[in-house]
Amino acid sequence: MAIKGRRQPRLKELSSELGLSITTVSRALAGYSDVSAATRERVREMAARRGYVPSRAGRMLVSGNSGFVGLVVPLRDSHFIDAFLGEFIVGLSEAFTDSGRDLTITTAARDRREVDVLRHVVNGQQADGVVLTRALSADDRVTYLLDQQVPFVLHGRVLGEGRPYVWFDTDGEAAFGEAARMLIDLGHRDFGYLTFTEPLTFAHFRRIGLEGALRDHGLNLPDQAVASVSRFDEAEVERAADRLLRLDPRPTAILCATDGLAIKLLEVAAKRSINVPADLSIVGFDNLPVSAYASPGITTFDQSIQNSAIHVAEMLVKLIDQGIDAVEPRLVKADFIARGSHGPAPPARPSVRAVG
Amino acid sequence: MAIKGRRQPRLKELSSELGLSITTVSRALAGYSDVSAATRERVREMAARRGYVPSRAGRMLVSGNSGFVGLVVPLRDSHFIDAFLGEFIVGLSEAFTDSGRDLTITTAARDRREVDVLRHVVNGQQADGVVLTRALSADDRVTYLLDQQVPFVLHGRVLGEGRPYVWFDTDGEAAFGEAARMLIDLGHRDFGYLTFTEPLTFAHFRRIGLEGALRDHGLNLPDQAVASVSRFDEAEVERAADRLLRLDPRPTAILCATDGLAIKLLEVAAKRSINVPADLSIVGFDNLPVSAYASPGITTFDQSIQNSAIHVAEMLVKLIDQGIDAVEPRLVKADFIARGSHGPAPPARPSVRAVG
DNA sequence: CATGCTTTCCAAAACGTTTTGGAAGCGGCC
DNA sequence: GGCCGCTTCCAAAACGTTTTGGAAAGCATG
Repeated sequence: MAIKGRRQPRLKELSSELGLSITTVSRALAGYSDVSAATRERVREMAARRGYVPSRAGRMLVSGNSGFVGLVVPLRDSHFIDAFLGEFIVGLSEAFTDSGRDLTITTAARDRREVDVLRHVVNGQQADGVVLTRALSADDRVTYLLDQQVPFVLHGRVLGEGRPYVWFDTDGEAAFGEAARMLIDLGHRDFGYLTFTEPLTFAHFRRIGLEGALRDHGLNLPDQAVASVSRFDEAEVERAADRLLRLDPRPTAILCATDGLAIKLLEVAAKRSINVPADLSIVGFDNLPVSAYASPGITTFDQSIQNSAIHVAEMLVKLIDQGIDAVEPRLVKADFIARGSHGPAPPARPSVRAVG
Repeated sequence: MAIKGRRQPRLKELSSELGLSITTVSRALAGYSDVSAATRERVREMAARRGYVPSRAGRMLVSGNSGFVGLVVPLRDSHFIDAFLGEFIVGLSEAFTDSGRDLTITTAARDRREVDVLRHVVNGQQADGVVLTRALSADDRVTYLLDQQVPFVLHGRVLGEGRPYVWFDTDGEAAFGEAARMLIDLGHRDFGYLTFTEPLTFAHFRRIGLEGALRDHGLNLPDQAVASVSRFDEAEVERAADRLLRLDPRPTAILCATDGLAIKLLEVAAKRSINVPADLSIVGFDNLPVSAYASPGITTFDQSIQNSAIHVAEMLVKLIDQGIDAVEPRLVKADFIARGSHGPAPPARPSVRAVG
């Protein structure tokens, strides 16, 4: 059953009431010069009075584009990723609405992989372009959309795709490089990294940044000092955090790929009576609202989800309207937010092994 | 410029490649019995191989419904309301996708009031029904949609609308009644209420609940013990919170219409060296993630935004498919979440005025 | 008066789908 | 042979819009 209220006026009704042809009414509303000013006014007045809005379906059919922009939401699996997604969606929608487009949201599900959903959206011509989030290092969505020549903007980057594509990313590499240098200046020498498994490329770039800065100072990040989880599962994260805190020597500074991980690490440290920041410095990424309220507050980087969304939307609109040559990928800086979870390295203490 | 990739196959192409008419292909895919099993198989196989997905536009045109469900997002004005909206949107989208519909999101803006955006969506026949959030006591969106006979589900309730409409709401009245009774049992006698101005109906119902419980125990909520803000503006909220804390006698328990307000109140109390919960009990509503991390954790009510979204989506689908008689409004209970921000009333102390 | 130019309008086609109202072929029945 | 009913298919119409390719009328020019 459709919307069944008082039927909306269509061009045909307007034209018969005005004693004009459909063509003329259409062209009057579009502002073409081949309809006289007087007629144009008469048509516009009538259209406004009747609350005429062109049927999306009719337009889609003839123009070939839908006026919609699609976002395929990955299957929810964590509260924290959702926090990102929500703000991102609202930002996108705001920016797209400004450009006269609307955002449609489809979700992947247990039995529908993201790329299949995407295929459906594309083949059904439901969207003029799509936004992708959560870039994976080898991302079949990117491959598919490039093959199909569908305009898209990726939030994040993939690795090893030869063809040019449009992406927007926050420079996690620079950020974690900056964080590492700061911590080194504060006397830290033993680092740890708590992260997601690397199909998620942001985890990759943040690690690269950390490792690069360490190498520049003659330090390194041993394999066992990297703990990764495949998804935000409370128990799994706790195990990973716990493993880092049992290392010998125990890292005096642990960088976390996201604030969600940082908060969990903070909790685990508290359980083991490890004082933050006296015994352990923690740095996160994302600047979630909760990070300000944890105690101590999490030192982190802010990537302004708002801004990201607005930029991604603008880039996609430009891409759709003007083609790929008109738009450059963008890498933006994350702002360092100093809070209480980091500080000078604790005075050197002998490692258990050295003593034994 | 539309999606310009390899053109998607349409019915016409399939039919000519198969040597069948468009009608037959269409009916084969739809599973009608007037096409032979052999032909049906042949058609389906070909459609699958070519990745055929029916054009949304074509379908919309003939069927009159779009397969889309609309959500008009109010102009953002606060971080905390957004936290709600994000989770709500993701939940909605998930539930709608399950029913084969997609969610389209349009935002109101400075120059486009919500009801105007709604009018646009409805007149352009872009959606078969809409979801409304943030109910106002006299809500022109509800009036408009009822007038137009457009299916909609309201998250929240309005006051004084005579015609039946479909809503879904959390029982804030019962919740704050429960909270008040608990606090009275803990010895509290002086209550305060920090809230939003009452065009927002949830603020109304929560106050009613509080006042009702107080009245039952021979207490009341004096006018000056109610502080309200029109929107979530940091400075405005702080002023309102501060005013409550300056009252004489100072309330020993303050209920806050939302967790966002509760957290601000907690901060203001800390600044004035008022100990929570020893000197002041605070109860919020929403169970935001931050509420667990504030110290002390905010005692609050959980309304499972997830579940709300799923229910709202299901109700709307039913409303669209089966009409208004098939679906009942729903009021669900909020779960009490006890944390550290409430406790026994402090021992009675003489009021300043009584002393002076 | 014929011609050309401008202004103002419009009929028809096209987009992709579903549905309506048959039509053709075939076998069985009287 | 004529009729009926069943199975299997299809042409045409309809939905609402934009665009194409004129057409009619008015006016000035030769």
